[in-house]
Amino acid sequence: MNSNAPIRRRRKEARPAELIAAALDLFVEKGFAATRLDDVAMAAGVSKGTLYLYFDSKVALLKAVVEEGIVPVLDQGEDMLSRHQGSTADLLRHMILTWWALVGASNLSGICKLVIAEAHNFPEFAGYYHDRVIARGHDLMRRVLEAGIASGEFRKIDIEPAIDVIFAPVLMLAIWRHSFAGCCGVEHDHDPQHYLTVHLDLLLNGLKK
Amino acid sequence: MNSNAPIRRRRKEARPAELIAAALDLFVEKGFAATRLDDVAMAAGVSKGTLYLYFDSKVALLKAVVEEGIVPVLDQGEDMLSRHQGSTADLLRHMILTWWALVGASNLSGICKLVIAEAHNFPEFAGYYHDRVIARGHDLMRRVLEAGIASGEFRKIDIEPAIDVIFAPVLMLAIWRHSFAGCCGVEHDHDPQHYLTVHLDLLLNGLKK
Amino acid sequence: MNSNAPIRRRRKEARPAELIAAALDLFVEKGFAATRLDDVAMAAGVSKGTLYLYFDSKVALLKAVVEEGIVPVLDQGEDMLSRHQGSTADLLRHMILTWWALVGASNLSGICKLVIAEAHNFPEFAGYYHDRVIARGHDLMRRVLEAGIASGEFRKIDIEPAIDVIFAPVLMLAIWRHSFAGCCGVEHDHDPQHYLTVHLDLLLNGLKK
Amino acid sequence: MNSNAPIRRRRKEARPAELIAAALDLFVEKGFAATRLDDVAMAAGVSKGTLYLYFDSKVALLKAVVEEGIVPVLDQGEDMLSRHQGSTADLLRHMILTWWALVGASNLSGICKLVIAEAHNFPEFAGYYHDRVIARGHDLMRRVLEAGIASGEFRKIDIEPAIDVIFAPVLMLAIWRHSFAGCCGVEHDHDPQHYLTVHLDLLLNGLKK
DNA sequence: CATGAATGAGTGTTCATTCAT
DNA sequence: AATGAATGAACACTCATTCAT
Repeated sequence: MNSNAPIRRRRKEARPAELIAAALDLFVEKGFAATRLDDVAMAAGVSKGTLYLYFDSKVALLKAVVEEGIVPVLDQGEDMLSRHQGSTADLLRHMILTWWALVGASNLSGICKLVIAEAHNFPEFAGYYHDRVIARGHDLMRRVLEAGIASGEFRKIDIEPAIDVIFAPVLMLAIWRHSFAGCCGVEHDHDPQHYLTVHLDLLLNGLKK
Repeated sequence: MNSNAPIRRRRKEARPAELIAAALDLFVEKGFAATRLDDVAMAAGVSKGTLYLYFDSKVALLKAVVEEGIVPVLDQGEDMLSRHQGSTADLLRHMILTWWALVGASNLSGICKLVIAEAHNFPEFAGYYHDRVIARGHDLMRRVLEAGIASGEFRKIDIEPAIDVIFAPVLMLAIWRHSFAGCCGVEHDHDPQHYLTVHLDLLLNGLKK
Repeated sequence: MNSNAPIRRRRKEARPAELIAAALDLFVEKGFAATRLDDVAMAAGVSKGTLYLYFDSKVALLKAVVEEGIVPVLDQGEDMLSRHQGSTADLLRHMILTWWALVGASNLSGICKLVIAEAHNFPEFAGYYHDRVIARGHDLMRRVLEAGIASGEFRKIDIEPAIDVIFAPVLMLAIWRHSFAGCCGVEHDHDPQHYLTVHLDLLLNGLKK
Repeated sequence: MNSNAPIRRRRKEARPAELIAAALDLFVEKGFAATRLDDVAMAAGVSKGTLYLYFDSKVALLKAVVEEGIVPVLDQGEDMLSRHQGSTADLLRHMILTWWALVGASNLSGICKLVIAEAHNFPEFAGYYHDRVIARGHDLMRRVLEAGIASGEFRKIDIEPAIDVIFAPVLMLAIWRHSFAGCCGVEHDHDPQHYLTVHLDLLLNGLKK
């Protein structure tokens, strides 16, 4: 970017990202409905009216949060899959750990909770998310499992339900972080790395012939 | 109950249960925030004011929904555990399938989504739920896994994280039913029985030495 | 009405009329768009929320204002027409003077301005008004003119445009009262009775053979 | 104008007129309050900020629309009156038909509706309009009627109210075009020429001794 | 016990106006 | 002169909660 550009223009280019970042934090913290646009604006240091220069509505902002936050991760996942060499068990382990590093450990993991909570109230958004995120995520997992079965590493299992069975513990860990963890007197949370290790241990053992 | 009691009295005693049932349905369908107390009252065939004769607030109603819906299931689980004879694998399978039959397959499963979505906004409620439901559920699972390891049926695994890893796919199945399933163009849902079978197959294989 | 009825109930029955009266005054004074529902509520001595107990939206309130204010006048006009005996000139004079007495001289005349100003922005409302008010008014005038021509009192004129030509000065008088009159330095207004006399004089002379 | 002047300069001089033209169209179409300055600017091909280089406020723009659109018509009317030779009936007919040709048939007629609708909310503007437009129009009509009476063509009538009585049908025709006509299911509109003919026929007959 | 009329604080969205560039 | 990003006050509509009857 041309750092000589007038400040106003640089702001203008940065604004959507700043707004999206503020929105992500607040949506994740309070949930979608309970987040006031006033607060998003204040957190981003602008007035409420400014939000509407960049996003048509509150839902449009939510969509942008997802689009900017989650979709790139799937691009990366597809890239990773196509480059992988080595055992499928390693690939599966690597994908899950990478998802955690990129999404689970960051605020983005809150989106999982968000989407689950709001899907029913915004069907159009739910459809969008399903197509752009869930379906693509499933594809990735499906290809991994197919590869493992084809190579003889994994047992022959029924792939479609297995995809969800396998990913559920990872998702729940992310969801947990944004619901109970640290909100009430809930004393301890799992250490994510350890939790994932236990999951992968059980899982890879379970997949073995 | 004395079925000769005047109808008015029986209604009076039945009221809270009717209100709770109506609230469960609507909370599960629309989410907590999006459910209007007006609608709960109308669904139960009373006026809105009547709600406040039985519940102090909307959150109190939510608490009652959980108390009446979920807590009895845990009582039953503890009972089941203490009566069980036979292999631990069978016990684990039985517990998961029973949970599904009692909770997952009913509207009660919606409470899982509800609680996750609202925990952050109602910490006091979250604490209550954690103590009364989550902790007791963990206890049950812990005793099962300890029994399996003690008897040599299961490998020695790290029990605490395993509890959540094992239950996550069941929870996610319940959550899914109340978020994406059938709300947007999402075509197919898993058949729950088959999904659980796949989960138990992977899991019990993974637990084996 | 039963004056022994509980106060709350009597209020409830009177409320819509009170709200409509307040709305009429404010709509007429400031125009529809420029009237805040807050002010209508305050003028009626209730809170804004109460408005929504009785009317679904601002436009619904406008519709009610028209329905309660104008439609009964047309009923009366139709009644008058069917009872009339004597010359058609007298009937025409009587109808115009009565319209003025009932509508023009009251706040209801402001509805004419209102409707004209807002028709384009609320086509559905405009259609409603056209059917319920304008078309019926036309019918009345048409029958008067037809009677006058049939009896030989009036010249043979083209009735449809004449209807509007004849009523226009009456309408404009009403409109004037709610736009310029007494709002700026506009010093004098016509005396309505005199104005109408002049109109009827010119008109009935113009209609004569 | 020097047509050799650089285009930029010519644009600069033309700007206010372009803005006024755009504003007239939109004010007439949507009404004053419902027209966004954004749209006026876009229709004129400039940015919203530019509007404020030429007009101090939205109301100032409205004033300019009137000033540029209506005032010249009155100049022309005064000119016509001073040149006229022939019967006063012809003069009256000519003035009304010319007004229709210049104002009624053009977009300018929308100003009549506009001014009526907004007069109460902008008293200062109403006063301005009254002085610059209405009073002058009245003067013209007054002189015509006085001439007709003086020459013995017209009966002795009370001139002041007659002025408004006579012009009302023309105004209402203009107003109608911009409120109901073609906005809802309103099927038919009068043919203006025919309507005016009927008006003049009734009127001139009514004025005759 | 039960009602339901009334409340009023709260929120998403719009838009005339300003001003740094 | 011209831009267009930013503002902030305004407003329709909602809904949990209260309380007179």
